[in-house]
Amino acid sequence: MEKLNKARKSKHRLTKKGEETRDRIVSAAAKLMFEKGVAGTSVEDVQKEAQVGSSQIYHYFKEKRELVKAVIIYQTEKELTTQESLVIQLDSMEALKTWRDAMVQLQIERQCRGGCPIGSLASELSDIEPDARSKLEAGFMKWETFIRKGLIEMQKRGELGINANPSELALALLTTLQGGLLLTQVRKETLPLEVGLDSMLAHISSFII
Amino acid sequence: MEKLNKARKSKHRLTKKGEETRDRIVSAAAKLMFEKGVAGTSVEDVQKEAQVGSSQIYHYFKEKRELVKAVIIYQTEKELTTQESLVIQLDSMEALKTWRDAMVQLQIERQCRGGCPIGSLASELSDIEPDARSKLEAGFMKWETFIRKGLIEMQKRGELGINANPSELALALLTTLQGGLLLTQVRKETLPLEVGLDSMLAHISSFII
DNA sequence: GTGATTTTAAAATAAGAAATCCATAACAGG
DNA sequence: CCTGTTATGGATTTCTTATTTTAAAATCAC
Repeated sequence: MEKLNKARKSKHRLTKKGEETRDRIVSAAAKLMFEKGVAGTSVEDVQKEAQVGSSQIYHYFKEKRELVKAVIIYQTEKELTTQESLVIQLDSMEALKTWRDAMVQLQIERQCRGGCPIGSLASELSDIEPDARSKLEAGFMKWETFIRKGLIEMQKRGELGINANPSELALALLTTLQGGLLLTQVRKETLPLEVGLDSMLAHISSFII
Repeated sequence: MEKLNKARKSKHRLTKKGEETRDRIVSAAAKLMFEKGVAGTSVEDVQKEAQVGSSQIYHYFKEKRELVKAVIIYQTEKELTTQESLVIQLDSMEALKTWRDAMVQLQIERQCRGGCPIGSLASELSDIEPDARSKLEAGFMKWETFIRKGLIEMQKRGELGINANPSELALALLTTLQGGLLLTQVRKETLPLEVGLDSMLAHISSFII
């Protein structure tokens, strides 16, 4: 969530205060779009939440679409941070179980609202905003890599059989997580997430030596 | 997709032609909302697609929200029909594999556009339209039941171990399917769906006797 | 056939949201 | 300080979209 000022798009470098305001807008937008969806969040809603005027929003973002792109980047980074804060590495069955519990707990705290911060953006935007789609794809890729690294580590250590395919298992786990978050959001209970992850973890543990 | 006229909401019974028009509106709306999302589909878009005027839409539906509800019911019924046309029952590993292949094939034909017809509605509406949410929940329930029935059948026949829990496996499979459809939509390739379903089928087959 | 009801057409209204403007204030670098 | 750039306030315009209205045409039940 930091930011290296590597020469902002040529024009318009931001001052300290400007950066703060911009961040405030993005996180306000992220919050609202997570709760109400992108289309369900008007620029005016963002203004109120971030305590800014419309001129400010359009000063920092050419159009709403640009703001949405910033939100995607913000959410992607934030999710990765969250993941890493839950478990340093997913490199043991124990770590995987801890992570599973933490994900379930998170949904409980959220009262099953909002599904996945990235997934819901993906569902809404993938087919209508190519630009957004590729950013979301990249976000998922990073997430997948985080999971895969842990599994590869397990395999290196000899915990996971050589016949296991960490790349596939990581993708499958992420896939089930996404489905679980979606169904949890619809049903307003964590059962689908629990059952989905448990099944996938059982599958992974079938490769444990 | 048929309709028994069990005394339409007291007032306003529909004539044959009226029913046709109504159906045309719903299926046009369903198509567009699948492609562009609910918020991304204006009533005017629906008018053009269905070749009707706005007065017709508002004659059959009190407001857009009502139309959306009709779309949910339509898509739920349609999806169930599709599922049953792919495989009569999911009551053997072979049937499960056939089904898996068919789902992947379907996404290829759709060029990975649109994700799941029910899932994408769910993602967009669950948290903002309680009424829609419960209808979507019911839709998923039916789907889950369809899967569960097959697994129970397998267990009855002694193919599936007594230690397997058909309810959980069915829910887990549906969960992974949803995640797979979502990630497939984002990545524009069927790999997540394939890997997810394969892993879950492997897990199920671990209970095979 | 006829009178009531349902269906359709076209235009008008209303509401909401995106984007623009213009004036003013704050700031950074020389 | 002084000056050009960046930041802000908030009214205004421009668009898009939902919804209503009015009235004519088609259809149905008797």
